Amino acid sequence: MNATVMSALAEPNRLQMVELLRGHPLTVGEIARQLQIRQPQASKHLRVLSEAGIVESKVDANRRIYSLCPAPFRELDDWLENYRVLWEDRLNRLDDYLQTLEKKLPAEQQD
Amino acid sequence: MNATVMSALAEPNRLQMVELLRGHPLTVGEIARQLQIRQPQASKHLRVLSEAGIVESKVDANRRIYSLCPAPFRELDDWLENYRVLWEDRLNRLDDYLQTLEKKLPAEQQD
DNA sequence: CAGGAATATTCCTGTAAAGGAATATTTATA
DNA sequence: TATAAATATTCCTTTACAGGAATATTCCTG
Repeated sequence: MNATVMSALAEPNRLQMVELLRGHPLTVGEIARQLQIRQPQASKHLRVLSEAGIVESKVDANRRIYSLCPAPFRELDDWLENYRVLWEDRLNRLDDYLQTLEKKLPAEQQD
Repeated sequence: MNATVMSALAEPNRLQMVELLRGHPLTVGEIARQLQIRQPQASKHLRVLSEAGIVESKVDANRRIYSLCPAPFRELDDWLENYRVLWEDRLNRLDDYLQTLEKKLPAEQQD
């Protein structure tokens, strides 16, 4: 997994931007307005998102329309695949059981 | 989605720790050794992971055994659910198609 | 073509966080 | 009980980054 993507999403405003763009592409000004931040900050955050490959922009005359790129989300999903075993798999419970057992044994098995 | 989790995973060493712990629980010393970092730094990073709820520790006498907590990964997975449409769904192509159409129309539909 | 709108960029400042070194704390062990 | 091992914590320094303000740039419109 790419730490850059995580880093880009670690900033609350940027995370909000992503959630905002989930609906549909948006203009810088519109993003700034909805997030209640100033335009320069919005541009800067969008730059970070863009450099992380999370977002791309399309020029529309005066405006830039930003939209989400699928790739990093797919990668995140692929990465998470390796961790699904943590909550989906039954082996967890077995593991927990064995560890609990280990804790108990020394006291019960005092021969 | 929680920016704190993202923030915790944004640091390369911590991301590596998580990937390391995916295999099985580990000791602080063992983690430090495998990541080739000093013990105090390992402890500090584990603290951050712990406070983000990504990791938990079990006391074993002299040692602390760290293991992954399922919750944040599940939450991440749930969050991603909303974005799967970005690459899985056919609506994307429809959306692209409509936008392409919009671009073309002004020229073709000159009535 | 002048003015204004939309956006990006630069400079400055404050703050958070990472790493290093030293040390405190707990526990096993000789 | 003194010592060593494993870990956490503290203090210090450096660096990265976020926000503010100002400004440059591009493009539309009257």
